[in-house]
Amino acid sequence: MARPSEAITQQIESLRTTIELHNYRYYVLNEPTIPDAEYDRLFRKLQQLEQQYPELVTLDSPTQRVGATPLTEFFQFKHRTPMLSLNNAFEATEVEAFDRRLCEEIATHAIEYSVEPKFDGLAVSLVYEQGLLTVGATRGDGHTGENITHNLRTIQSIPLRLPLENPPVYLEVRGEVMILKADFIQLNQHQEKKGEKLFANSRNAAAGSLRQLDPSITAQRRLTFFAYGIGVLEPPSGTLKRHSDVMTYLVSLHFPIAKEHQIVQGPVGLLTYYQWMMEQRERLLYDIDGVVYKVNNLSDQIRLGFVSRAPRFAIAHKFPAQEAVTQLLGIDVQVGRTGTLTPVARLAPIFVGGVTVTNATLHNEDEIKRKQIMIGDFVIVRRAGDVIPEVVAIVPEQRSVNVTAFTMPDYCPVCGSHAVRLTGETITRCTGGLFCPAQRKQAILHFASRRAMNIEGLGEKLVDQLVDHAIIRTPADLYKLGIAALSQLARMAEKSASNVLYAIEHSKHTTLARFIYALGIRHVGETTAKDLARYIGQMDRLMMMNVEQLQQVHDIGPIVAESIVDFFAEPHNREVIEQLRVTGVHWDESQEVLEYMLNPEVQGKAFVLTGTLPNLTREAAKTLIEQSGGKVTNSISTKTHYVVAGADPGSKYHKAVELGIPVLDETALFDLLETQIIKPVS
DNA sequence: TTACCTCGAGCTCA
DNA sequence: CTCGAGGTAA
Repeated sequence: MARPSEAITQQIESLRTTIELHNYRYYVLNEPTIPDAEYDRLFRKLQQLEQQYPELVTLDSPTQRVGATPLTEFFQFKHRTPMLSLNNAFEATEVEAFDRRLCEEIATHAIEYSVEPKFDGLAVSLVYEQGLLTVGATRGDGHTGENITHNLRTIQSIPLRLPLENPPVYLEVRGEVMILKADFIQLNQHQEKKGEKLFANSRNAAAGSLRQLDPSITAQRRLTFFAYGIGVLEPPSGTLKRHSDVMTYLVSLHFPIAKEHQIVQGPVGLLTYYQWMMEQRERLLYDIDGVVYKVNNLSDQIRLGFVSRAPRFAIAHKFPAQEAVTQLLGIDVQVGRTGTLTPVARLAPIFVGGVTVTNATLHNEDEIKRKQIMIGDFVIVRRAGDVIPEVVAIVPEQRSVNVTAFTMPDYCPVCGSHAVRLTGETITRCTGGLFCPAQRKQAILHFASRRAMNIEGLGEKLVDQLVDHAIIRTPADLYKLGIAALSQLARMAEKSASNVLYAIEHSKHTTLARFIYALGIRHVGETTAKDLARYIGQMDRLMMMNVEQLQQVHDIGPIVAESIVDFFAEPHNREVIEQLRVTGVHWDESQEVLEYMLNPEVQGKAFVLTGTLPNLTREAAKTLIEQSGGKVTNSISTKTHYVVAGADPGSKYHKAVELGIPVLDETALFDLLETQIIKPVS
């Protein structure tokens, strides 16, 4: 094979630059300057040269958007700056309150806002190192998302490299992936022709496309990207002073942004923009579910900081929830884990807010009475984005004579036990306890759940069958299951049965905290279970404690203590625990020893985490602190003993300084905990 | 709450 | 081919 000459290298480079430029003109500006045929010719020429000189192929070449090999799994990606969500406003009054609060905070009476549509797609983060796209990831929980670089690379409006001579060392661009309305219609037509399933709405189609393991499928979907912010920029820029400067900067980097982006003044500006966008909505090329307001001045943004998971300097003003009318076919009564009877509306399927709604909770008896709902009524159903569907009201004019009233049953619909509603409460409860199959099923499901005993493969359908066939009655019975009992069930042939048995066996070795949580004691969630395990250390001790003793434990008050005592007063519960231990469920009860060894500087102290630590994930830092006897809480107060701050800390950092609380970085934390990093925790 | 993807495995029919 | 479980997203 011929060695590439200098001329060839240059020709390839110039072809790439030209093609990227036309890509930009076509996909971002929507103003192609050359005919498609000419573009194709350039593209083929580049492909041909790259074929001839494979050693010159680079990842940022426009020919390399679709990587050859499908993945086998997704990998996690940790965001350097967390991807936060926004607080929502639905009413003009909320927007005004937002503005008032900010004015007070930054002591001014007129705030300049940068405003833009709120895209209805999927938030992603794009990482550019030395100007090259290296990683693209989903939002995930805000701190850690999924690495979907292979799929994001197929999106033509995302630059593979930045058009700069001297690109920043590190840049994280935040934006949204969507499918344009027209492309969505086309995609569904295409799906229909192929006899494949139709997508319910454009957001689900975009989400589905991004979750493909094989990027060649993603490449066939016309996905679009719009940028709306920057996560990290290194080195920092001195010229970016306002959010609108950031947007201009993004444009200069050839990122598409919403044309409808504007700068407005004060609350009147915000609401005028809202009205305007509402009028524009139909005409837009993409789906939106509201507008976003951000304080334009970046130093004001920093000053305002964050509240828990959302910035205080921005808010999403959502469009009114979509509503539709449908018939209430019936009201089922569901039994929850604690025996609560919840009325659930069974609705004639209705398409509203992008999905088909068939159920909606009616909360409780009073709610139904208040709204005067009768079975057979036509009702207004409302749904907004991620908000749970709701029956707003009935349509009285459409009421027929055949409607029937709903009454809360006096007996549990599942087990027939008495259902009682205590005076002053709105909730009706089944008194059957674990005699009630519905409660038993959910108790077992909870026991097996990931955060409790983590028995993989024991899902709802299997538990249904096991309880219905009276194969098991309590969680303890799980450990007495044999292959014979299992394999008589539907969808439980040899392989599945042995997998489940293996998972059950595997779960026998657990921790005290998990075990306590798994019992499903009322008011004892994961955190309380951990506290109990840490402070009490032994199951037997826990079972003997009275209300007063329990309240000595941090964060346990009279209600929780009472609930724990009640649980263990029940002979049945003691019996189940005994059986679980007999069948081999075990954990380390050496907590006392551990506690003795704990550093008193850490033992029982409250830690607050903020910012991103270099090596530890938030989860890992939390576990580490807890293992050393400390507690991790979310909000900072005078009771906080230490604040652990990483890169880009939020407002908690400033508060810590204000309150004079010691601030630790990761190294100082390790020193305090006297632990060594063995390897970065993934 | 609904919808989507993926995987393993069971079921069905030729 | 279909189902259930598990995970993700809004």
